[in-house]
Amino acid sequence: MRDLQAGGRPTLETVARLAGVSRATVSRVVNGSPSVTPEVRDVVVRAVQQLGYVPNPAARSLVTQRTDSVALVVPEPATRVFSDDAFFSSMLRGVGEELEAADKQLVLLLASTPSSHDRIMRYVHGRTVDGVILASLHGADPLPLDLARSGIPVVASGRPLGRSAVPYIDVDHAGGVRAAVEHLIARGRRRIATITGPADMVAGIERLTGYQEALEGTGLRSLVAVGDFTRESGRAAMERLLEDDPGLDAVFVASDLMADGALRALRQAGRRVPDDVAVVGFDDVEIARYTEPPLTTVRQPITEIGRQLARQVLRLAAGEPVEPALILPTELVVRESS
Amino acid sequence: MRDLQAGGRPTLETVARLAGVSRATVSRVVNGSPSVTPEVRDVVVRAVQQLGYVPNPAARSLVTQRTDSVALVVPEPATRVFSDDAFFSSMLRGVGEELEAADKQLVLLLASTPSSHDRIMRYVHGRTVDGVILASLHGADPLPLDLARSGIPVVASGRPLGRSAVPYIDVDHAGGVRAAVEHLIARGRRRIATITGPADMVAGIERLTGYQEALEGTGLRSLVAVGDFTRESGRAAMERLLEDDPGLDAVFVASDLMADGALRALRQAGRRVPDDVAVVGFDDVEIARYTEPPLTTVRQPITEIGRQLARQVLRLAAGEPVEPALILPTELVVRESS
DNA sequence: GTAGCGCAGTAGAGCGCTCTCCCTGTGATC
DNA sequence: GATCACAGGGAGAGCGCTCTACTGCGCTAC
Repeated sequence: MRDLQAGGRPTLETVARLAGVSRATVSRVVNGSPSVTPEVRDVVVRAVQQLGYVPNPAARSLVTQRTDSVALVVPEPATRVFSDDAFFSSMLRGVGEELEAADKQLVLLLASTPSSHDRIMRYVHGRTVDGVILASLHGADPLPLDLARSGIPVVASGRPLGRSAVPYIDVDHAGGVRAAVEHLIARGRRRIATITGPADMVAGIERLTGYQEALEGTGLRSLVAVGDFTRESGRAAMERLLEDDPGLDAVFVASDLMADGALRALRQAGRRVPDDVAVVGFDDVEIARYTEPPLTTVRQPITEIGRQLARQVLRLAAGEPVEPALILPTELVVRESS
Repeated sequence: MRDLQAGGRPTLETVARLAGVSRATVSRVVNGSPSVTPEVRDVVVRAVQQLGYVPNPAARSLVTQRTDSVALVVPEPATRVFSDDAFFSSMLRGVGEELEAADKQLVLLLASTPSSHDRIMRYVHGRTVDGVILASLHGADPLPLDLARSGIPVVASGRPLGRSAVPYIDVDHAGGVRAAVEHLIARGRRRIATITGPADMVAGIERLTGYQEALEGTGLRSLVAVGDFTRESGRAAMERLLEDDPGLDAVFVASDLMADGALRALRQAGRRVPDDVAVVGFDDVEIARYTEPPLTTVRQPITEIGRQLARQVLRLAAGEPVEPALILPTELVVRESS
């Protein structure tokens, strides 16, 4: 095996010479064109194996104008995104699975600094990727609009705020929250507070909306504290809520991580869960099964979101149409905290 | 602005015509060659901006034989890696930061299925990336050896088992664990057990070694239960330990996540921490500050590991030599569980 | 027998860039 | 004023691949 013949890696040319055919024929075989006789195909395949030939993707991209790779843009400060919130990890897994199945590569663009916007736009403009998946946008982010304008296929995770017509995948936040709050009401809770996510993120806004909708017409008062999806903010928000209304008997928390913080604050304040205060979270990440007590929560199919994101962006890249919005269902998982 | 002139994106040629110079000169300007007069440079820069020109990376790669991207290979079953273990997230952040600073791209290769090995080798062989970072290897993994043989720059996170001469970044596992166990002894603990990681991972092996070294010569008996770095395995291992030796008064747990599980098992068994049993973990991920009680643990500089991995692989890709092993220090963080 | 046709295979252009070579113009030197 | 050195810029090859012609060949049909 002369894996490394003089001059480095084998090219189409090398294979063609060894197989005694033309470059084009080798190309056909490599790309699975049907119009090659089995005998010729065999000869070529053997030559490919003997030389350890692997096509040069740069050369291929240059002519096909495809790169067979997709970028996942994570625009949040990485510190926040990758704390031990399992959300992104799960989504990443879904995206990865689906791309692997389609033999596409995943390029990770972590946008940690303000200058990252330009870097990402430059990158995307260079057509280094066939499409872009946008994760977890904040309200003011100009990225979806800018990307859409640049003409590259884009799919967003969660409805982008502002008026950009970027297709997105999201879950039925409000519906899930309504189910959660109705569940609390059904259990006889009457003073139901909420801890929300940030007001500039769709997940924050819509979960608050769901809460308000569920209370509407019930005569129950709403009580809101704002968090930022971190555990610590959940703890602090819970303390504020207890101060505002010591008599509250339930709280819907807009993420499991914040709910974990809230449970801690409740314990510290001497409240028993669920006896004194019932708690419901949102996400159903692993931690929800391990809080004390295990957390009732609204499950969203995170890995499935990732899969759908990948599927949609590949569809767009292939020139096929996609629905402007795909809303996945949520499901209330009742454990012991409510 | 005719961003989209006929035929699509502007090329070097387009810019050259607009600026009234040759392609070569534009290339010089774009790549920052010093041998261009300021006037010419200005004209070219203006033309570049006017057209919104971005170099085609495929064309560039084709001739330079570089891709300005680095692969991060994650060979573990994704399910495990991306549970809510914050380790990979933190490492990823470090890698990302360092690559961003060097203007390199990060390609994520998630090896979830057995067939992934071939896929990764093919990918790497195609020279789609300038270097490879290997994360969290299991013992039997042939990847480091195969990659090293293929001639591509490789750096591993953690010493690879088996006899491959792949340079790696690791932390002083044994030293950290010794410090932890000595701390327990200094606090008067006498029946110190351990919960280890899997026996086919370096982190598992070396942390166990550190534990054994620390007990050596003290006359204290060792008591070992094996986990797999998941929370659940920590819980189960703790239960086994309590059964084996109900009188144990301390346990060193080889990861924070497992320690969280162990704390739960202790609580369930009615043991007070640290009064009855002291617990020390390893990693110092976020969860360690939020366990009940907050966890004493051995901190490893995870983000720094990521940074160093990136730095080393870039150095190798640039043809510079690197140390065969870089061992980062660990540090005992004493909180309330010991 | 020859025109027609389809299929397997070849030739060669060209994707957008870099980089080596070479040419030209300027200024210094004698 | 002729010669030389040197720096800035241009011409053009070529990176490895795909894909559109086009060629040659065997078959059928008239």
